[in-house]
Amino acid sequence: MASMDLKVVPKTVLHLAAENLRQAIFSGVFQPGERLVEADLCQRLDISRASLREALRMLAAEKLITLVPNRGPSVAAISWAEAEQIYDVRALLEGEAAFRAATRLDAEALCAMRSALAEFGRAVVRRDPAGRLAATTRFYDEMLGGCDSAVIAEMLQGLVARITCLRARSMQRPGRARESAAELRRLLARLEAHDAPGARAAAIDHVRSACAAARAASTGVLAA
Amino acid sequence: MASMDLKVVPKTVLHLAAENLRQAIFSGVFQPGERLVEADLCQRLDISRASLREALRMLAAEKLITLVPNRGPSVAAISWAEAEQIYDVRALLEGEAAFRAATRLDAEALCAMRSALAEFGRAVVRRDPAGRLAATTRFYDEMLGGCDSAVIAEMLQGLVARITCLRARSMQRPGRARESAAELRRLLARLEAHDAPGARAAAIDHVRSACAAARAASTGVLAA
DNA sequence: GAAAATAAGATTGTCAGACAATGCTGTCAA
DNA sequence: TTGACAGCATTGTCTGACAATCTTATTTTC
Repeated sequence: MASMDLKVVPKTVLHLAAENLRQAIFSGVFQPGERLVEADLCQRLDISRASLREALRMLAAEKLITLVPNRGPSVAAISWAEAEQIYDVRALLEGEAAFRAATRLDAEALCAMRSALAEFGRAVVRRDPAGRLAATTRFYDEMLGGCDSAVIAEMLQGLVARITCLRARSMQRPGRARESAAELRRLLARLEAHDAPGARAAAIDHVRSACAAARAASTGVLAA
Repeated sequence: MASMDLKVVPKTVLHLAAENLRQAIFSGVFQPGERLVEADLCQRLDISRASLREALRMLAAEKLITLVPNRGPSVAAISWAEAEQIYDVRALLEGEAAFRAATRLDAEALCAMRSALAEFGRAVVRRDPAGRLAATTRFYDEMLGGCDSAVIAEMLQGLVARITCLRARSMQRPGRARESAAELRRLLARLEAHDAPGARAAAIDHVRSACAAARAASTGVLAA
């Protein structure tokens, strides 16, 4: 493994709750824009209001929910304009990450990425969304680990989290998954060749393509 | 004014407290790495622990403090490696912001930036750190308003907040303030000429320069 | 009948106090 | 010196409460 992560943060009620809420939002249990009532969530999660509110602050910081004083929390509704801005910044950062990773990734990491990519391919054939997501995550974690910048990695994770729903929807478009796999293969090839500019271009291309797919998949489905 | 900001968020105790703590950290009341004790802060801020903890979650999200379960909060200590990563990403984003702003800023905004820059110059002569900061902020707010991407603006604000201490220290270096003013003048000139690539270059140059100054100003003063 | 005012109910902001779990510090023994 | 242990400090979490604010339904007014 490239980097063993030992910082297992103690499972405090708060973090557990935050994770649950996150999953609930990602998986569409709550609709974008839907208002969340503290008392409700407390019951469902079986935690106190104090803990819940702390968890909500975390999600608000991640922009997964909106927290307006005296009005309470609601699931963040993302506009297409905002989504596009996110894709733009993501292209910029992911391009940079690829550029840096191209000259830093070692054989072991590249191997792990190749295997993640293969896994992605299998998940596509299998029509297994969860598997696809897991594989992509492994692929990217490996690349970000090699780009030697925790700051870039953090920011990208934050951005990607905000468009999880869009990604899921766009991946369902016929052919998109396969296309995506091809793009990632090209990116990996550039990384293996230690071609930094090429890797940047490939990464940007992939994000642009994902953005286009997202736009196509969600026309008229987004918040205003 | 370019864009009047009317979203005056109700002043809840929480936000007040968060703002106070922020200022306290920026102004060095608490040293980097220093542990903060909840009970203490509650007394000083005269708020309940519940509210305090929510405020702390906010600051933790902004990376101004570190929040380790069962160990409590401590003022974030930034390593030089991390600071450098931040400057790198800042260069990337600020360059992009300048690029976009070059073709979007209207005469009014440019005028405001010019005036902010003049104010900066006066503050430099006056040796007024607070004035310098205010002027820079005005200058950047104007540019970010014109770059038409709330996402870029947010991210930059977050990054800049994390290196406030460094910026303050590096600005005290003899000649740095004047140099900085010159760089900003060059940037503004490119913006006024609607020269997008030039603006990007100028913005990146400014950040690089600021980074170098910060490194020089803080060698051996940072956390490991 | 539509708009404005009002009252009732729901929800959030904030506090106080409590207690168990965990972390830290210094003493004592091996 | 190291390790075990006791004792204190601090955090994690809960309960219950109440005022301030928002929402909704009802009533009043034009």
